[in-house]
Amino acid sequence: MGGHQCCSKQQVKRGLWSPEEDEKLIKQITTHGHGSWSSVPKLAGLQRCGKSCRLRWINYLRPDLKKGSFSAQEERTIIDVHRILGNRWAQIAKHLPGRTDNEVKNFWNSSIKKKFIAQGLDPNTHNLLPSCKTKTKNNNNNNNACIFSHTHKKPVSVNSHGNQISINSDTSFLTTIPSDPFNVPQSMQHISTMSVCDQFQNPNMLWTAHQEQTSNALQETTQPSMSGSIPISSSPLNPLELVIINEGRCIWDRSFEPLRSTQDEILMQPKPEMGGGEVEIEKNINELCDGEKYMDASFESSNFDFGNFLESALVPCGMFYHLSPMDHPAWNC
DNA sequence: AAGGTTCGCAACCGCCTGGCC
DNA sequence: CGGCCAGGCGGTTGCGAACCT
Repeated sequence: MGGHQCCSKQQVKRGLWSPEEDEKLIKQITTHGHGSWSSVPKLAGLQRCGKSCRLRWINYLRPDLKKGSFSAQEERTIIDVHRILGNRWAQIAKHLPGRTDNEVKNFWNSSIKKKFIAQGLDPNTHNLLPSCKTKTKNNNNNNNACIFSHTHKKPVSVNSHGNQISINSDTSFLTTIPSDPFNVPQSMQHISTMSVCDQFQNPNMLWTAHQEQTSNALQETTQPSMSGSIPISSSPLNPLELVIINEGRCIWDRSFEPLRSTQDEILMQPKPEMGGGEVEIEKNINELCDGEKYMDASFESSNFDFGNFLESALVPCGMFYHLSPMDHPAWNC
């Protein structure tokens, strides 16, 4: 084993930390700070390597850590952000105050991942597993899935060729929408009391566009509020992979790349493999941002650093997004 | 009750990156 | 510019607890 420099120089203890060791480490860091981690063990009187001390402090002893199991909202946030960023646990953990990357990773591997698989979803891509796709292939060719998963209380408006849909919910949800959301599938038209807009407003509705679907079948797809199931799915065909996540942050996934950003809008372009076209994202800051300023994005269309963009540009409050998908065959309204 | 299995989580390992000399 | 080093990160392991037979 190669071993870290600070660990190879001396005989170090490994394995679980004793309460006495914890106490020494806490005392050292709370009184003197950690400074150089490699010097911490010596100063604290510990037979540990600096790296081990750092890990113990960050993952377990830090006073600002949140103890206890993950809440449903935290779980949703993890799923949302993971879908965008993949296994970048440290980045994901930044969206969960008091949680560590290790904790998020363990939770993902021990809990969420299994739920994905149980629901026939690939935990890496969040798409249906191939075996499940073939099941629905024959009865659903309008599988333009779109997740609007948001937990903040701000309204979101999706404008599609002049038709505006308001979405306002406080739970994350999965929506599998037909390619034309204003041309409701025949199987759904019996819901006379529910307008298209209402259906979009229902955060717990799982939309599917199976032509043969009966009323009862549709009912069954409606997720009970705050249920334990994971409301997730995705489709690479979706032209509007917009995800609103916790704390009013808004991110979109790697199926897009930015073209330009102005004071009032960000022009996003689905990548060629997504079918191209343009999606205009207009920002209306004054109306719904509670006075918070939007940190404008600064990027170039080439060599785009998505992670950096997330950190630098998408920190604002709950924003009002106005999406105008243009010339995209999958959103042909 | 005992042995085997599974599960969850703390900790380790190894690689990468960036700063410094 | 290259080597050294520390910090950071994601993948993996190992162990104790919980569960099952």
